[in-house]
Amino acid sequence: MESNRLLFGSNSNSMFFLGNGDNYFRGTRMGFNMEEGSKKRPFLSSLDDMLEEEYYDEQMTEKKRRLSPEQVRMLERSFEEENKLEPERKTELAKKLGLQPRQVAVWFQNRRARWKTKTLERDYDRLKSSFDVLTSDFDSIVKENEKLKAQVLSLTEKLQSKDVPEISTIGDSTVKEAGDVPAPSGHVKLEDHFSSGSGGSAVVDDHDGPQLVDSGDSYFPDDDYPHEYVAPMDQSEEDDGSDNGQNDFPYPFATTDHHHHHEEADALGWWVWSQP
DNA sequence: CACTGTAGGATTGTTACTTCA
DNA sequence: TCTGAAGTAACAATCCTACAG
Repeated sequence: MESNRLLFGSNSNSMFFLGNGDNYFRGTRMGFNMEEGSKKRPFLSSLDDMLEEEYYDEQMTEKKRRLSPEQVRMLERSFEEENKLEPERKTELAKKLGLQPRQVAVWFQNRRARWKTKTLERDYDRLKSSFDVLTSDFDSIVKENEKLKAQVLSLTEKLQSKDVPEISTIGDSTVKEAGDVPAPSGHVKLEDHFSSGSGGSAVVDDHDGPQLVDSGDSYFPDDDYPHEYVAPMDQSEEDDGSDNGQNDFPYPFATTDHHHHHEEADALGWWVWSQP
């Protein structure tokens, strides 16, 4: 145990510790010139120092610098309880372990620093894998979106090339929600299920790729309509009025982002969601 | 046996906070 | 009450050596 005290007070070249316990003053604070000492800090005390401190014996080797497993175990246990060290606890631990309070403080300091590093690494890994998942989700949804757009286009062309008698007129509200585009007269009109309540929305299954779950769902643009996919409003999504349902860029997370964000929150813990 | 990367104890400089004259 | 100096603790960065591979 005593061997752990090699550096403390034993090396006049290295550091000055005045006072007892952890109530020490570092040389710099006392106005001592530490330059010389810090340029070359001998890791171990000289033989003379060791003799002087009564630390030397036949078995004294440099190995003894490390804390013993038992000391580390107790320190770890203490750290688990509380990673900050109050003065009383420090003194008590030091006494129990046969260490200088300063050593205990340094140990806790290093332990905190290294714990923090580990935590940061873990957080990085988690964020990275979440990011990768989102990226791949995004890519597959974009692909599906392209596919669906092509499908819509070809179906529209088919419909327009046929001589289909006009069906019933869609309600105004439906048309508005689907993009606020009035159906020009003389064009084919189909019932729009997108925003007609419970049965309506096109559902994207983000596991097996987006699919139109309801076979009756369809969307078609007419000639006056920009040939961009307009994401239907999800039932659960509130329309704040800022978006008329038209997007220059089809946002592929329209029906899935809630789900993903919450998953992320679970995966990332409080950090993401506690951000203002 | 030399070399290299890593772990861990220790040091140094800085900052924030508290105390006291 | 305000203020500046000094004491103290925490932290980041770094040093330095032991040790394993």
